[in-house]
Amino acid sequence: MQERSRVTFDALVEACAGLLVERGYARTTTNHIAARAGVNVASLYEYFPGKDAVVAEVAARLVDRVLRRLGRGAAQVVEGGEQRAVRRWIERIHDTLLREKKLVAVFLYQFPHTGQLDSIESLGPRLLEFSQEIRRHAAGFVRSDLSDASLQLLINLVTSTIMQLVFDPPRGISRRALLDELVARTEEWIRD
Amino acid sequence: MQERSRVTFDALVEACAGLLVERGYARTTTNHIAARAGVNVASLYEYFPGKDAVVAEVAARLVDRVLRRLGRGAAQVVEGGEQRAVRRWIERIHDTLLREKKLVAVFLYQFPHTGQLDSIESLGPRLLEFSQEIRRHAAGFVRSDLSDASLQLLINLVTSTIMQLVFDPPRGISRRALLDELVARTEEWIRD
Amino acid sequence: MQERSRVTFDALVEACAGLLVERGYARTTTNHIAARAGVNVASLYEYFPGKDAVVAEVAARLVDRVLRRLGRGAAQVVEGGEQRAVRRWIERIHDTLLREKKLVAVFLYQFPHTGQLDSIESLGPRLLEFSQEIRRHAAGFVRSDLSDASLQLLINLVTSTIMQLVFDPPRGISRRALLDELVARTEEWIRD
Amino acid sequence: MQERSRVTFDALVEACAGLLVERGYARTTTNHIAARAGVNVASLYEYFPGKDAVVAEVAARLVDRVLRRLGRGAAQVVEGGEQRAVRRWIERIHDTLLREKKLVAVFLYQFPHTGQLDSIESLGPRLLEFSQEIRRHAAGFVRSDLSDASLQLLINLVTSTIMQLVFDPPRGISRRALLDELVARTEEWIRD
DNA sequence: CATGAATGAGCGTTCATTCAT
DNA sequence: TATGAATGAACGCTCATTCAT
Repeated sequence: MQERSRVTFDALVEACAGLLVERGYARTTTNHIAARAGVNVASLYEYFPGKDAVVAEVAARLVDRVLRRLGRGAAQVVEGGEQRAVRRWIERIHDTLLREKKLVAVFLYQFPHTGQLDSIESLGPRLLEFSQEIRRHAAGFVRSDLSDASLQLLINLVTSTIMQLVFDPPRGISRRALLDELVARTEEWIRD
Repeated sequence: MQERSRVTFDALVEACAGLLVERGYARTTTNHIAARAGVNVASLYEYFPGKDAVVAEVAARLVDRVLRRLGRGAAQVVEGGEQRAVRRWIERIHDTLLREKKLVAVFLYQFPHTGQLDSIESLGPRLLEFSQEIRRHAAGFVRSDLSDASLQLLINLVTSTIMQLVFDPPRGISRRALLDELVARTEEWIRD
Repeated sequence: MQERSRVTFDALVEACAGLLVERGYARTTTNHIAARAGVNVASLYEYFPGKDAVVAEVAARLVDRVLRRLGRGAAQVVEGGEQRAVRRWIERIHDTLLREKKLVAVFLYQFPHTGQLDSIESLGPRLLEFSQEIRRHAAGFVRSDLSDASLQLLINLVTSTIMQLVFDPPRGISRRALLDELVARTEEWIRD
Repeated sequence: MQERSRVTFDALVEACAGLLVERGYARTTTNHIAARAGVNVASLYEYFPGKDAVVAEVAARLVDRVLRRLGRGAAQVVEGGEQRAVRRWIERIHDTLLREKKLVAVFLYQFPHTGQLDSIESLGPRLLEFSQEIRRHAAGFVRSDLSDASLQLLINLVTSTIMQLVFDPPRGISRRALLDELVARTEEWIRD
């Protein structure tokens, strides 16, 4: 039954996601995953070639979720008019990340094989493409001579600051101040 | 003998550092470390409570080295006058990171326990303090109203872009262009 | 349908034979066999009590083939007259084995349960019976007082030497020399 | 302590030999071996790179024992004079093999990797060298023109018949008759 | 202090076999 | 009769850690 398969497959992926969050990558084992999914280890190997394949599926779904949520946000940002668009956009990214904080941290800081998780790897480039698209559609309030390099830099500024706010909020400076400053800087950056 | 202790201790830390670079965190075992240090595993446990303590010491020394090197650079930047100071400073950070690329990558991408390495954690705050100090000593060519939040943002921009250049150079944009843009942005940022 | 049954049964046996040759006994799994036969694993268990039963059927067919081929050869040897009969006979055995070399090797060197494959076990006795029959029909050029023990010894000599030539040709001595010597010895042995 | 090592090492090898005899190669596991040796599995891996290395050591010791026993026998055969020398020699081989019957069978019929057990592989060639040496030292009662090929054939006859007697005694013919015939044939073969 | 030796606990993976449908 | 899905029971192996000396 295809139904039964789907259920088992999903159970495995979700069990894995949960364990990654609770125990971290290194201490998440195939036996744990299968046990929490309520199936035998061997079933895991029916659906995945090995442990990292399950983890990869978790990553793929995570990336999907994040991009989809950001996609919806982008539409609203552009449609919603210039007014506070940047602020809305940045806060949308911030909230999206905050929601998946623990899981994102696993792939950012724990998954040991650099260059082996296509979906995660693709996030950076996708973000750039994304921004380029926004730039094109937002000709009204974005300066026309914004180069790719400059855009990439801006993305770095935004993402790294959001990451800092999400994963390691600085002690000496208030969240609010940092976010406000980030918004201000970004508006200045993109505006003519 | 305190002397012999010191020697053994150092040998262990250096063996560990070498193995982390060569084999990665997961494949570096206590037996490897001890063997390369020329002592017995049990001796490792005389000096350290466990594997991760050795790794933590490696991390601490790495952070020390990086900060020391940046400290020396900062002095030169300030003393050397305004001329191209920002460029020199940014390239110094870039080169420092590049030199330790492999080891930094271990702590960035392989060490499995987020939030358990004090020295690594302290890098962010230390970098901010550092920059605040520079700001004070460089009153001449740094705008006087540069807030802490703004400074933190600038650090984020600089470090995240350098990290990208070192660990994951973007395909669509040239290194040069990105560095040039970074320098230009930073000068604009700090200048009145 | 008996017809469909037969087809499936044969497909399983042939798939198994192929896999044994290609992957060896240990790496041939029931799932492989079923997959290559184009049926489900569970079907395999409809026709056979377990993995080794399939293997046993492969063995039985192999023995059958070998004996049938030798039978045809024996007739020709006897009918063809004395001239070089021994040489023709020995080379027929040699070629028959060579043709099935890989599969024979599986049962000789890989099948793990000694004394559990009736068909293979029966080969020895069958060979003796065979030779006794030849002896009866070849009264003309075989000495009349050739005892069973002597015949068994001769079979041992011939088969072990052929096995050596097929599976483990000696390095110091040429194939030709060994075969020639074997033929000469055999002729001397059976002739008055 | 080197003493402790030796003891553990030997215990492992002996445990392995016992299990091979009792359970066969495939069902002898590293955990079994270690358990019977009274040590932890991990200790097995201190002394051997893996399961097959233990098995290889068992094989090496077996071959050693067999060759040593045959060596002692050869001396007696040659020194003891021509009288019944062949019979003594053949019975010596027969008895030696009989003593290790089960273990020999494991390596002959169960060990799955052809061409991976140097010691076992060397047995054939060693036997030929052995016989060549005997031929040289026994000029008195061995025909001078016995070629290497002929000698190899004789070895095949003797070993295969002894193997048959040890592992698969034929039903229609008495042991005695077969042995007598073998001795007679061999004497005829080597004598002028 | 130092070491050779040992080990507990677990890991990822495999496969012959059996259900539920 | 046939199958998709599931599983029990192991297996070979690793490694951080600890004794006994």
